[in-house]
Amino acid sequence: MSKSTQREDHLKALYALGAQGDGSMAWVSTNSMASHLGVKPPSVTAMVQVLSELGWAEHRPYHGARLTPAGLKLALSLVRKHRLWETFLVERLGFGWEQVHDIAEQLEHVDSVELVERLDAYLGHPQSDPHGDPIPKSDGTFHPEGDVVPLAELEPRVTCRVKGVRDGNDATLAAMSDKGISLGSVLTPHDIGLLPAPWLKQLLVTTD
Amino acid sequence: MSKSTQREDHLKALYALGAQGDGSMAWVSTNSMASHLGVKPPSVTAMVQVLSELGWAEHRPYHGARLTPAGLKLALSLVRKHRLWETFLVERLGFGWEQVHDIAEQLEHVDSVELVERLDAYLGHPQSDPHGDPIPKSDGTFHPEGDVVPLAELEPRVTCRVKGVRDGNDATLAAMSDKGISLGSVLTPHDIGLLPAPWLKQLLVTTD
DNA sequence: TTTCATTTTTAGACACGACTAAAAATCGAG
DNA sequence: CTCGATTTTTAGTCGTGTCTAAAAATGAAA
Repeated sequence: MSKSTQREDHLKALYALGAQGDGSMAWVSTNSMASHLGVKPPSVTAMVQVLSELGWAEHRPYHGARLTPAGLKLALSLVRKHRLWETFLVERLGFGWEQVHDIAEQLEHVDSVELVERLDAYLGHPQSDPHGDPIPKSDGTFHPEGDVVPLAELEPRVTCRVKGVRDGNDATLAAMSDKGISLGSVLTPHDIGLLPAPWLKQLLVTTD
Repeated sequence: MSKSTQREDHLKALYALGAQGDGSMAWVSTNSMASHLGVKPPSVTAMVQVLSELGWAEHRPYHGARLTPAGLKLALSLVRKHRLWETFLVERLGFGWEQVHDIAEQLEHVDSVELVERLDAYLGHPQSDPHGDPIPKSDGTFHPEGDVVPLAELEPRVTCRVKGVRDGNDATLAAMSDKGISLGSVLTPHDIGLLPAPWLKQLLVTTD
């Protein structure tokens, strides 16, 4: 059960690249994991074999790797920690959305169940992080989906509130921040008319 | 300038075992470092040689090791991070002061100058941690020796240490003692909030 | 001053996780 | 179906940091 940052990073990559909408896991090529993690393919093969021995992934040589249920559970706890820390950094320490990923990447490897649970309570059991991504609960399930939708799918002339951003790179997030758009911002139809078109698909909003 | 948890741990040991009251560093035996860190002496020798090459410590074979000014600065920034995180864990997340050491030990290795400065501000620039130990400032110096002042005159959200009681009759002193307050007691903001109002003017405290 | 117990360093090995180069498997085009 | 390009794994090496065992230095007692 020893964790090691590297093993955890590979678990997370396996989740990030293989998660299906329905909660099942797809096969992931070692090559795509390598480019995702910034290491060379042979390193991934070696690590996947370790994860396989630990019962956290299965490996079909020349085909790919896939999380086991046990590995999925671990990966979800890492995602949970990552997103809770991001929420803390933005909501409590005042960081910008675009600044927090790398720091959360380090914080998520801190090993203390009680820390995570206290942090979750301190933040008021948030359901999504500052990017709008859902935060898994401690049992590995997600909160039931709210009515958060891309702005583009909204009826015209409706005022809404920003709940998150999808697929936002640093430049985009910074540009949004520059225009005064942040988590919780209220967008009027007038505001919406002024937004760059690509943002309509990225901004996740709710109308209640 | 690469950090690595282990190098940082050895720097901290060198500080913990060698710090003198006047801010200078004493020589530390590799054996005492080994037992402090829970490793064997040859491992310490090897690491001390690395720190020496990095300019963070000097090593006199068969005599001991000592932090250089550059190493002292790094060690103090680690102590700062450790104590700020301990303060956060106790004052914000509600941990007991005896629970936080191991978690802070992990958090202190997170590498982000901005994170530390924002955390410091978020906590109200505390001058000491929940154990009453002083928190170095970001420049590596300590807050000046605190005057002894009535608790009522203190900034809110500051941890302090009881130095005396003014105008206390026997009943008051007994009541304080009953609540676990005595000379040298450490009071957290949480504790302070629970005190009877009149005591705030009577308790003389210091923040260093 | 010599000797011997203690401390510390050196020597050599091992685990982990990365890399490069080479071999093996897969897959698509003809 | 075969062949060549691509992907993936294996083989072997390296750096970091640990260990044990053995050698070297220290220092205190006789």
